[in-house]
Amino acid sequence: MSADAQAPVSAAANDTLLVVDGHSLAFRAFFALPVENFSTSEGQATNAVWGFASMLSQVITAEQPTRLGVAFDVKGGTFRNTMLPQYKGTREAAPEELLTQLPLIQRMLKALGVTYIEKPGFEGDDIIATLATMGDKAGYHTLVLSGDRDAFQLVDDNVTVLYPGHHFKDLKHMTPQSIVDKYKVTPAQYPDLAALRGETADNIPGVPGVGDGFAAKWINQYGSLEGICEHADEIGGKKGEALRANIDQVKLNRKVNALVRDVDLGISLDDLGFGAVDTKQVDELFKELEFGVRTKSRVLKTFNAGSTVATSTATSTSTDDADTEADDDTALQIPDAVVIESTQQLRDWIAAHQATINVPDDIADFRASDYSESADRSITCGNAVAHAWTLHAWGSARPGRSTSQALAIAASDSAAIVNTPADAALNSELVQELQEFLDSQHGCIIVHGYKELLHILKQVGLNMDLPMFDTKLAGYISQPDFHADDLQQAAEHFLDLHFDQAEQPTQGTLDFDEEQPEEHPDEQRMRDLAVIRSLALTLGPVLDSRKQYWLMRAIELPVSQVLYGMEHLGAKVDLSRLTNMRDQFAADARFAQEEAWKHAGSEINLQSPKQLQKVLFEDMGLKPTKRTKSGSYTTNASALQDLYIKSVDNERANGFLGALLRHRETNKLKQIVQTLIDSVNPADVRIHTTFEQTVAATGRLSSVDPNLQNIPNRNAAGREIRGVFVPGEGYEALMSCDYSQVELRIMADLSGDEALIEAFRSGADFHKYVASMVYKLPVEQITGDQRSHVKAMSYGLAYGLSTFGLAQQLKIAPREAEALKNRYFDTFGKVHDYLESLVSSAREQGYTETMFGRRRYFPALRSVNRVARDAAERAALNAPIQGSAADIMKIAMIRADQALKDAHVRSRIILQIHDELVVEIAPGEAEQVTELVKNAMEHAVNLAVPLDVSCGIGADWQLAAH
DNA sequence: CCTTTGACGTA
DNA sequence: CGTACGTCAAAGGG
Repeated sequence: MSADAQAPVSAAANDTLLVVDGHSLAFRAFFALPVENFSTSEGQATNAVWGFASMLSQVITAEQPTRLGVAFDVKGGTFRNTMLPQYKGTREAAPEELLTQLPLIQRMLKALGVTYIEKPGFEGDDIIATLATMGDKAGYHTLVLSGDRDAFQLVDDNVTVLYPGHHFKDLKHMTPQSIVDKYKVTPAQYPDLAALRGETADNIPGVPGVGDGFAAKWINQYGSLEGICEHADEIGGKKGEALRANIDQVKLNRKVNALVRDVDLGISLDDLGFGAVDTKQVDELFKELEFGVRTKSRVLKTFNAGSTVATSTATSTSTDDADTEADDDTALQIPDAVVIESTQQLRDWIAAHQATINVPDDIADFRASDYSESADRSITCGNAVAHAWTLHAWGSARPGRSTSQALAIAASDSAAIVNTPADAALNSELVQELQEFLDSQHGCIIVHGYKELLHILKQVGLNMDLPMFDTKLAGYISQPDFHADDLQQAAEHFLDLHFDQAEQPTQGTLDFDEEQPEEHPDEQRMRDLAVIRSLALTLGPVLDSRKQYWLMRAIELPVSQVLYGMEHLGAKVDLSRLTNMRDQFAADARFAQEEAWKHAGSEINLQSPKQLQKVLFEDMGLKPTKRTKSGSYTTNASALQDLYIKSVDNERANGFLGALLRHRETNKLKQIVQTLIDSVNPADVRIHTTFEQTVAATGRLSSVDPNLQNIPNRNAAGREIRGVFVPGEGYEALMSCDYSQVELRIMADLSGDEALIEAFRSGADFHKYVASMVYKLPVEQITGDQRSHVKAMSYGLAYGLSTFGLAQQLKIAPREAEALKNRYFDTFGKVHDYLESLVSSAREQGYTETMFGRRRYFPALRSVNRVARDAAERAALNAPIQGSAADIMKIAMIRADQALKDAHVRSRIILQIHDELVVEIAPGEAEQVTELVKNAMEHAVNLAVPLDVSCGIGADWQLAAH
């Protein structure tokens, strides 16, 4: 069947056909993107695949084609090779790393529901020419995406070639006019020009010395290549000679570069609809290729969007499964919006919908008072999620400067919206009505992000006790390794919902993001509510089935409440001390820099690893030690220290390294202090961090904006910074309480190792005691080295430390480290068995569990990649230990906070640093509060060993150390 | 402008 | 070749 014989399909005037030159695009992508930045942990290159997907998505988004086809060359020669044996010789030599990606690209296209075409004996170019011709005739606006200039001959009023420019991603739209502008010949004449000039990329020689300019000049003079050949004798000069000498080559070139426009492809344009995305296949492939969620979601969005276009315009055979359209399970039930203008209206709305709410009292009223092992942790939420209110607020949840735009309460099919504009004071009666609602109903409410909600509610003067369900926390509990940045991502991930481009909110509007004072249409808010409800309906059963509802209700939700308070309060700092400190560190850094420059002989940027590498390893010729993961030589502190010691007899290098090390340290401190200064809220001179409760995969908290969990503490100079944290007005001191060796105590408890348990129960210097057991020596005979070696071993245990790592850290021979490890495990055999059992049970079950049922899944344990698998084993070993410690601290925080409230003292918790709590102490409360907090921490759980908490009080955080 | 990298701070 | 984080400045693509 020829293109001419093809039954003409009439296309709507605005229908667009996109034809892609698969090989050319893959080539371009491969050479444009650095392969070392795009490869999987197993070493499979993915740059061409990624670039292909990215480019194709970009074009589809920009051009909105209704038909799409991708053409590929097929192995084995074509008629062109017979004519021109060296044809595309350079392409055959394509790097292995590219060739292995072609099947992946085709797999991806298949998964995305895109048709790709190969035809033995023909090149992709011919397929493209045929498709373009078919499209042209059928009335499509046709786009040809190709980096091969041969495609220019296809250009006409309906056919545009998209040709990548110097930057892979910027495409030039080659129209008849732009061809003429660039080459001074028409698209139809272009092959003549190319034949004269040749094509280096395809290994085709032209006339030596003749480029685009001369070729065009001749073509315009004689009309065509044919005309030129007829008058070849009349052309003078060196170039005329060259033409005559190579005329046969040119004629051959012209035969070869003519594209075949009537290949029998056995398909019609109607077969080129797209949009039937096989999400599962895409998931699988992208996971294999280790593409990020953002790549995936962008690609899926693009190609799913294609479906709506394609199915609406085509009568094509789209009887596919429900992949493309959200089916009934996941379809959102969007409530009707009722905008509340008066208190009475709110009262009426609540009364009208109250009957649909049905949460059993034991769930609504649940509040853990017992965290002991004997507590009943089997509570489930069951059907209650289906019969609860949904509450959400829009605004910024930034601690200390939150804002509120609106809040809404939803029943299943209707939602009451209360606008809470910043500039207008809210009707106090209405606020009171809302508060009454929250007071009586909080246990029957589903929210997404309780802690953030509290910040926004606070703006309106509202407070809310523990809700029944938090979908943000639930998502975290069910999959702690997944992190959704906003509600939309959570919906995509957990509900498999994808939103159209049009419906897609601008970044951040779905979550409590700031800097978006823009109005939210009620429609979008209704959708947010529906998403939250839907998430609860999905995640409730997941938590129930894993017996994790208790974890959310008894630990995470109460912790959210405590954290809200800490964030809202913030930590008071001494601003002048901060700025003095900054200036001092800055001066020290500048001094070190001057000295380093003096030795280096040039003013290099000491903060640039790249420049340092050049100076150290090239100019000074020092011998590099370790490499970074990307292959360059590391300039990190331990490497510099190494070089410093080894360079004693090299005056210049030694001086430089010393100054560099000092610059590193002081400059880092300067930077930390500056960040703190920048974070101070001027209104109260306090720093309000945000504790992220759903980020760390083990169950720990993290701290951002600024991070107050990494304030220096290891050396004296850095520790000074802690001194800027002081009690606020009306308070007299700060108290710091921390757990000693929690993780080791947890290991003792969970392993049941009698020797380790005894070590803790003895109450002696723990590490010394353990050393005496390991070395079988009396405690008095233990040397400092022995103690510190054993200490490092103990701490390394929970990280899956290797003997190599231990040796390196202790600067001892690997054999010695091995011996130490053996002795250690001889002494604490059950610890060894326990750690092994953690990994093997993770391998069996697929996950590990903390003392309180927090899970973490480890798919990589089954990886064929040894490095990935080993890393997963170490993480699996660590997760239940670090995670149980996190659980314990969370319980301690809840208990301490409650104890302070119950005692009606003004002292309050302001910071948590994983195993430490910082409390702001009110005058006269020191003794009582120490007792309360210490007790809360020590008795958070009951282990086989005591939990030891040490507390200190001082005029600032540094002085509170103990 | 945004993302990635290297370095480094904490538990 | 030790887990879990967050942040900065530089560098690179855009």
